[in-house]
Amino acid sequence: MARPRRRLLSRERIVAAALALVDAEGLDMVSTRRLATELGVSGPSLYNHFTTKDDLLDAVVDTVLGEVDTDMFRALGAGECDWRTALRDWARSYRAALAAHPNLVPALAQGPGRRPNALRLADAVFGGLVDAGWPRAQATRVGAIMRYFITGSALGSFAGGFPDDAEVYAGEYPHLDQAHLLADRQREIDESAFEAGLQALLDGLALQYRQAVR
Amino acid sequence: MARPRRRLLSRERIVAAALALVDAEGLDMVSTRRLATELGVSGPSLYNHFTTKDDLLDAVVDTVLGEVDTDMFRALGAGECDWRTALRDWARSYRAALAAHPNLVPALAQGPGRRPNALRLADAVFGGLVDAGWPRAQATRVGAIMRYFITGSALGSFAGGFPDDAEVYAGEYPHLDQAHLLADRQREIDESAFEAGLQALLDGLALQYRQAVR
DNA sequence: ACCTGAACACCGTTCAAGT
DNA sequence: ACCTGAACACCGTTCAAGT
Repeated sequence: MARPRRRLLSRERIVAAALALVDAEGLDMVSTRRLATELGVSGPSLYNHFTTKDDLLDAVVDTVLGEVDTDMFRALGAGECDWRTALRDWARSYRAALAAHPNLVPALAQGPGRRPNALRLADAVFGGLVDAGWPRAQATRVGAIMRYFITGSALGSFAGGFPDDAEVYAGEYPHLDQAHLLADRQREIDESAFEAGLQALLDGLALQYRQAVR
Repeated sequence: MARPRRRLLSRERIVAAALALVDAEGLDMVSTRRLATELGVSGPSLYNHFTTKDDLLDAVVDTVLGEVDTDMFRALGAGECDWRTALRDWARSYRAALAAHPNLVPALAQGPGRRPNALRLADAVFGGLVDAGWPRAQATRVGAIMRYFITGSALGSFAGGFPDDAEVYAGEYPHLDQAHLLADRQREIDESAFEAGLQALLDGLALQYRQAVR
């Protein structure tokens, strides 16, 4: 027993298995012991690669953030597109990355910390906005605003949160008499709300931009 | 032993103790056993009042949502204010309620479920917007958009998420050379980002409203 | 009806022991 | 260096037993 001749684990392999487990069974089902079993290894082995379970989940989150595209901010810096377009495309890419792993989102809501990809996103957005003429203080706010909206939209479906049982609303909540139908159209409603909200946000920010640079 | 002559617990007392514990030590520190100890009672006693720990946390969340003011939508229905004002005041009240219990926010992100106060909020907002002339489908979206933004802004500070150690950014993230200063001004930055985002959102939604009702 | 202690099947993490 | 089993101090929840 003890140690085999070939390395059994790596950070990458552990992260991939953890993400698969989160997606398949939810964040609650990720225990170090369960994950180790999934990897064909004993529980404490993971501690050779991560100092704590939180450290491991941090790495999982950063892997997902790695899927977010930030190239549009390079194009923005090169004057090949405007800040609205860049921000819109980035927001969609960000949301798509989070929406691909809905069970992970609660673990995602803690600021960038020291996660490389989280910092990469913040750096790209802030740099892009400043390049486009936003004053630094406002660029910081715009970055925050976008993160609020995007993580909020990923974190828990709006439509899916309503019970599909009409009894729940009867009498008590007069305006919600159609709410039990929301669950069935969840994806469509969340998607269109995200797009409408993104549009509204960019329109509103454009007004603030005109104030700022005039 | 066994049972004392007078009732030791009630749902209200348990919820209050749980919320105090969340605020004081974080969501992770709320275990049924720890909470029971805090209440001077043995662990399993809680199960006479809540079916599961999740059920208990649901009640805690609903209590916090109970602090959110929705009276502005009555004023809106009575024609005493416009939808922008109502939505703005409601958003501030909502955020204030969440910001008062930052440690709880991760537990908050699951849609209304069957929580009475969550449904009360959804009902008031949707009803108010429809009264103000928003088409039903769009009113649903506006409700979702506001929830995205507000929960996103409560959920994890933006500014506070950046390490205050300048070393983290040096070289790697050129645009973040001032980011280590964010943590100190966390409250101010999050607050002003919320206000700027709310303003942008309402400005953008006003454009959509004019499209919808013209 | 409401509280208790004992019990079951789990956790995250540490650590000495193995190769 | 990297994996193991044993161990520690916890969990959430069930249940028979008490009043």
